[in-house]
Amino acid sequence: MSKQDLNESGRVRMEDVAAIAGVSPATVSRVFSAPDKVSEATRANVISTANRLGFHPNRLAGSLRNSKAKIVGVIVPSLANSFFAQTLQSLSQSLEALQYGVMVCSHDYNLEREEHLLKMLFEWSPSAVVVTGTAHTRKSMRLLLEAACPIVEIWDLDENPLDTVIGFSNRDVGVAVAHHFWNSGRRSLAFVGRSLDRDQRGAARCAGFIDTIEQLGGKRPGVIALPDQSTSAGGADAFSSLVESGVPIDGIAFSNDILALGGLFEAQRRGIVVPDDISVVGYGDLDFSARIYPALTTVRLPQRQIGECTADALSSRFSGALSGERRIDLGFELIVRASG
Amino acid sequence: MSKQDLNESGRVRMEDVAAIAGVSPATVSRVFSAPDKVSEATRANVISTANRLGFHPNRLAGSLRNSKAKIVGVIVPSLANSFFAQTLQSLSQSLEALQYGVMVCSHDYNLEREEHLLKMLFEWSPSAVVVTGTAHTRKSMRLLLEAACPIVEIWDLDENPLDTVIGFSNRDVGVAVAHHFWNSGRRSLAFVGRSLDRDQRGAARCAGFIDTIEQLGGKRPGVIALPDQSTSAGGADAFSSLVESGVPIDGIAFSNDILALGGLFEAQRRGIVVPDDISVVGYGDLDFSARIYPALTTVRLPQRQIGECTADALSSRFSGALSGERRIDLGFELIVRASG
DNA sequence: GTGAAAGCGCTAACAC
DNA sequence: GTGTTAGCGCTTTCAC
Repeated sequence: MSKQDLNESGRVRMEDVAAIAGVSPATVSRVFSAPDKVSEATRANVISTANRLGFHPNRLAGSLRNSKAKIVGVIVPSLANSFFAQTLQSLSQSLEALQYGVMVCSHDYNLEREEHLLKMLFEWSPSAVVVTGTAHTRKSMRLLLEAACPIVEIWDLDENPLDTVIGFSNRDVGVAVAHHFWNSGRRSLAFVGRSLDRDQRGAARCAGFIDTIEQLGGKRPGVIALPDQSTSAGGADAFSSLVESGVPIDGIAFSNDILALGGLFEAQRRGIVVPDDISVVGYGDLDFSARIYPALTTVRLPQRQIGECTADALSSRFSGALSGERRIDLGFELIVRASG
Repeated sequence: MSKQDLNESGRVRMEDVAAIAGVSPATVSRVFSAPDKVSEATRANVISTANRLGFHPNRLAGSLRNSKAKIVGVIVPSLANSFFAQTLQSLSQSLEALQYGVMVCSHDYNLEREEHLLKMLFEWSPSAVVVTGTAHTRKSMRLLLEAACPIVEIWDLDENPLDTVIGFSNRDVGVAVAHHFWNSGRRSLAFVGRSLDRDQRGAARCAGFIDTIEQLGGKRPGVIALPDQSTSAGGADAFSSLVESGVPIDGIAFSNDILALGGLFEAQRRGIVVPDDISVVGYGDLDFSARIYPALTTVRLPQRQIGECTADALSSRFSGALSGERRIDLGFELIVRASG
């Protein structure tokens, strides 16, 4: 028997399986979504006919009926950013195991675009939506609050949770780095990051850094805001302009390790010794950070844990748990190496 | 009027918009999917009521009806790999503009898993499926061939296309690197990559490299296959074992820049001069590759173009084009710098 | 240019 | 434990 004999469309439906197995469509449905409500024998029979016919359930139909699709929408600022990519990787792997499809999109650090993406995602009746950060436009906020599914905000927890928030405090990273410089006697500091309205988490780190130094009685650190994506070229340029500004500097906090790497290269090129002349700290503990010379002092982030923890939280929400932790702090770790 | 007055479910449906706008549901549908079949006045009226009520179409319903969802499924080996991440970023941005949702999954370099992912994706009746590479299991091949939608294979084009293939020849990268070493007088060579059954594209580069050297009459290069993900630690270890093997080496082709970076660090640590003692070539032209010392000779890849080109190809397929190019070679570029 | 009606494939009440 | 029935919200002929 070929598939074409079953019905007009080429697709094998539950009805076809049911007809051939000699049961009702409802029974076939139960075999797949509530197997224990079906007798051993029937189940085996149905499963074997289904396999024989090459049956695959049409998830659109089931989802429409349930007013809910086994889809989790995820919005990240950029897929090309290795931090979010790792979180996404662990999140999607965990969700696959639960049979959820992951619909991803990136807003390219533009919160207005987040709004459109949210609207689009909600049109699919997702089972949950995961967004990056706690900063949203007013309209996004409204969409998120009115959503008919769990919402998880990841990678930052400086604000009150809308629903569930999983990450660490970016502000506290800035605070920790500030204390580190201060304790090692550095007093003339600077922060190098992306244009701050384009990177809220970077801005939070920067604010934590500056506020802490001022509270400790230090001179307010200078800030260099790079226009583009973080590249080592940007880090090198920032380093140069800091050195050439005339203001003596003895410590630079880079908003990530790529930038810091560029700074280190530029220091080497100029014969400036790190950390003797200038102390350098990064963020992210990238692959190369431990191996460059001098080895980079940096902040290690719970990238993969954020993904796994989000999947766990969603999993328990899906299976009925009404609450659970609403604010999960996964922390971070200052890794002190040779550079500062 | 509140949304709750419209119907039992809290959701605003076309029917609700139709009732309030004083037209039939069919007209509302046409306003959204075939606006020119509706009179100017009716259209304006419907759109304003839709906005007023906060109507958003339920894509599950529309997709079910059409037996096709505006979803493109994408399978990559890993989301955390910056090469694929960039392709994915450009692909998803282009598809978003066309109002397609992107469902991503990764098989973690395990082709058996690709099979499961394909099955899962097809259950959503996607408009297209994009897979990475041209190596697939027999069953995956079957699924792909029988698919009711366009299939695009990306990032490699060494095999005959199943449907459409967009990328460059990984084998030719190996060939180009081999010629580069040969022309600069290097005769004692080695290739460092991941375990080859875990990385088909790396294996293709390796094969191209080795075959070319042998054809040129050179000694068959040694191969070091690393077990894990590519890390600079792995590159450093490989470099060490090559140097300690007793066989003199004057050129190493690393399967990517991260590995090469590790090799360069290890050379520096051991006082081996690159490229005088050993010449080093990478793959990928990562951000830092131009800025490390010595600047890395490497291969620049069309990461973003692959994504954009795939979106373009799909876009024309969606709008009815039956064929078009079936094999799109985006090429690559050997970037010669100081390291080799 | 617009409406009426059928149905995409599945699932959850509800009967038996 | 299994079948019957109705309907999720949209689109799309086919009439008018």
